[in-house]
Amino acid sequence: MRKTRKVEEREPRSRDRLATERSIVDAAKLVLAEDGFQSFGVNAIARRAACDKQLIYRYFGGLEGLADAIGADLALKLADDLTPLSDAERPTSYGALSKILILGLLDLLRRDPIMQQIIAWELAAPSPLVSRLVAERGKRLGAWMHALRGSLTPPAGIDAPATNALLIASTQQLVLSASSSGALAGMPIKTEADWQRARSALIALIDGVYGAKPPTRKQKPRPSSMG
Amino acid sequence: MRKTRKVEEREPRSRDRLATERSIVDAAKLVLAEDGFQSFGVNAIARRAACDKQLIYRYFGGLEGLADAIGADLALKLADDLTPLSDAERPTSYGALSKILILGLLDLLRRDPIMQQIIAWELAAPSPLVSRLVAERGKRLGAWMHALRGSLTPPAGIDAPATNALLIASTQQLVLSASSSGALAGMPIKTEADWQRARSALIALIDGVYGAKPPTRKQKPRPSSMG
DNA sequence: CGACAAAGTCACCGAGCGGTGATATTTGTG
DNA sequence: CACAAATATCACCGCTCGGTGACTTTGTCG
Repeated sequence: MRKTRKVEEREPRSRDRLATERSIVDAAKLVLAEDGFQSFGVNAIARRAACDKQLIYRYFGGLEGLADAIGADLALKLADDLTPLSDAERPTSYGALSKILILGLLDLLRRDPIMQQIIAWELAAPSPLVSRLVAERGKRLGAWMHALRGSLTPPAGIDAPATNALLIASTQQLVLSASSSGALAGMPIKTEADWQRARSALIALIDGVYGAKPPTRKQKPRPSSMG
Repeated sequence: MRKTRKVEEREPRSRDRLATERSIVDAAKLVLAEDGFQSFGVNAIARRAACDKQLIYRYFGGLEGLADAIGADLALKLADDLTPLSDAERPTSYGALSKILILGLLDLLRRDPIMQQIIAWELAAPSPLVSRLVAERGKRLGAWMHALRGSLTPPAGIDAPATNALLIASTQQLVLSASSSGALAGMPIKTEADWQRARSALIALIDGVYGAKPPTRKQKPRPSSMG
């Protein structure tokens, strides 16, 4: 006496392994982006992919393998986003280079909830699982930066790697804080105006440390407004 | 017939409510500092406090109430750490002030794994629970900064709140990255030398944006090509 | 057709979680 | 002493989690 199991005419999975694998990877990315790394587990992912969790084990060997697949997937997408600059927009000073790097990273990160989650994950709960996700990214970003740099050298007496690391740090924290609480150390980061303000401050930081470019007095920075 | 339950002569709790409450709060802080916010739950805390989780509900009304108690506890400790400066060490320029603030925050945060966890928690999983922990801290820090500032004003044309927010951001990310992975954007942060390096870069950032103070010469700060 | 493998599904396990009602034990007070 | 209040512990519930073995369905090939 077995159950008929046909009371509901659920659309069956297409019995196409590649398609199923892709849907699992997509579901995993969705879970990560929308529910956070705390929900990143076989149950939640299988639920989102509308398939049995057993398939995750069968096709990817578990969460670790799935993380590898996602990592590869993300690396592909990153390679697209990191288009090299045309010769016309090539920076002519180290400060300008740093500005392009940092602001580019800021925009990239703002648009990428998955990366935000991965960074938060790494900060909050370092684990072999998240390391698998990070591995490729570092190489890609490093190569991109290196290619952009060309033969530009930082001003003498400046520890460029450390300085850039700090600039990247503030950028990351800025984006993460904006996503999580919409504010950073009392400064609201919600509207586009807020972002412009943060951006200006970031530029001032870079200019200050790498040597300012006189901006020809276009407009005065307005420090006031909300707060 | 009741169970004897005396096979093991476990030291009974002292039946001193205040002492028990304190031990629970201490256990909770320990869990947070050592196991991270992911483990911050009634079971783990009760286990660490060697008491029944029921007491957490009875004495604090659940995790929320316990979080409030911890928040108050942390605020007390913070008040101790944030001693006002003597007149001799009062900064005479806004840049010097910012330096004291940021570097002070850096040292404070480095020594405080609980604060690190709370910040990471807020970034990774904003929840009413963690907000309770953060509430007091902001007020205390803000008051301290305000008191330090006195009548100093930032250089014209600089959005000081935004700039300070970015500096705080890089500081936080620096400490969190060091704790979690021991590196930040390729720069290792493990040895004391690593920290000194990061510190110097941070100082250069501050000097750059607020106008460097030449150590010997007395000269109007010029934000241009300062190395 | 029948055999077989691949694809997908189901049912279950042990563990840990947050939460609660009932019970046991000590302590202070008359 | 008796007794009630305070203190602490136990036993259990429902749930979700990661993980696994056994099953059914489907397509392919001889």
